[in-house]
Amino acid sequence: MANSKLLGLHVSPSSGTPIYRQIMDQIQRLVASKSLAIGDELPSVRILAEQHAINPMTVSKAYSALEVQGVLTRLRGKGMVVAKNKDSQLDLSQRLAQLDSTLEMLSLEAGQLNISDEQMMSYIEKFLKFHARKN
Amino acid sequence: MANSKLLGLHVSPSSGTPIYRQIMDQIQRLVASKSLAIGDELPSVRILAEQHAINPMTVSKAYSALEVQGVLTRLRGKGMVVAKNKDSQLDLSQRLAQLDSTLEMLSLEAGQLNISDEQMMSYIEKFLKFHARKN
DNA sequence: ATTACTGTATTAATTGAATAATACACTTGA
DNA sequence: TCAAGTGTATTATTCAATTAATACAGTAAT
Repeated sequence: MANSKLLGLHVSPSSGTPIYRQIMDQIQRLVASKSLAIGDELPSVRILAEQHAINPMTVSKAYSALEVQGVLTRLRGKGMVVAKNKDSQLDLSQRLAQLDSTLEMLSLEAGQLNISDEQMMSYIEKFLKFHARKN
Repeated sequence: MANSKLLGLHVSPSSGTPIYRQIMDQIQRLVASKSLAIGDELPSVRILAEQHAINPMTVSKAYSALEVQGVLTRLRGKGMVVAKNKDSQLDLSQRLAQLDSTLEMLSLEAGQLNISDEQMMSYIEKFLKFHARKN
């Protein structure tokens, strides 16, 4: 379609987590934060596949699963749009909770590396300052 | 063997990352932080496999790879011990750097969830306070 | 010597994920 | 009407990871 936002997805085939899951998770987050609003069109499976050098069917698998979850709606012959479903839009506390699994991982790693919470906090601060994004 | 520390490894078959890699990564961290000292014995492949309901060959694959990397040494007929190799022992700044890939992931997720650095920092603080470990 | 441990080599089978190449039904603008 | 665009079903193939069931050579204590 003509109008579809640049999603800026990060897809890494060697990352361990399946590609279709990476796509699902990231689109879900963009919808949760309303970076993708209800009705917004998504890039076609072929476009997205070419952008990330992956197979269109892999993108389709992600889109289909998101449709089952009620996050996307399929418009036959047109494409996928963000579903009219406010359950997919999360408030701040719900979105923060989505960081938990990664924080569990971070905490496990730090523990095994014998890094204290204080040392970790100050390092994260430095890290974020260096990898600054625009808020 | 009789003497082998409880490693407290966290193995999740459904985690996406291969089981043998999960084991490798965690043992490498324990050695880096000297939680496992040079000469320390590791649990036998059969014991570790039973503890986590996985296959002994999967553990063996992790051990072999760590031997190739110089982290472990195989004592034939006895078992695996931490190799006499100070390169595996990392100072604090090197250990902190090992958190980078998980921090990249955290930062990506937060960005897509439209969570600011400040909001994330204060949430992490709460999270760590709640999931307190002993430092 | 026997027993009970080590790690590992081997072979076979299974599973999940991804790719590739078509094909089809649908929509829409020219 | 036609051409170009949607997502998807289908079939076959490839690949990595894991499991399973043995088997073997080495060590060490009884």
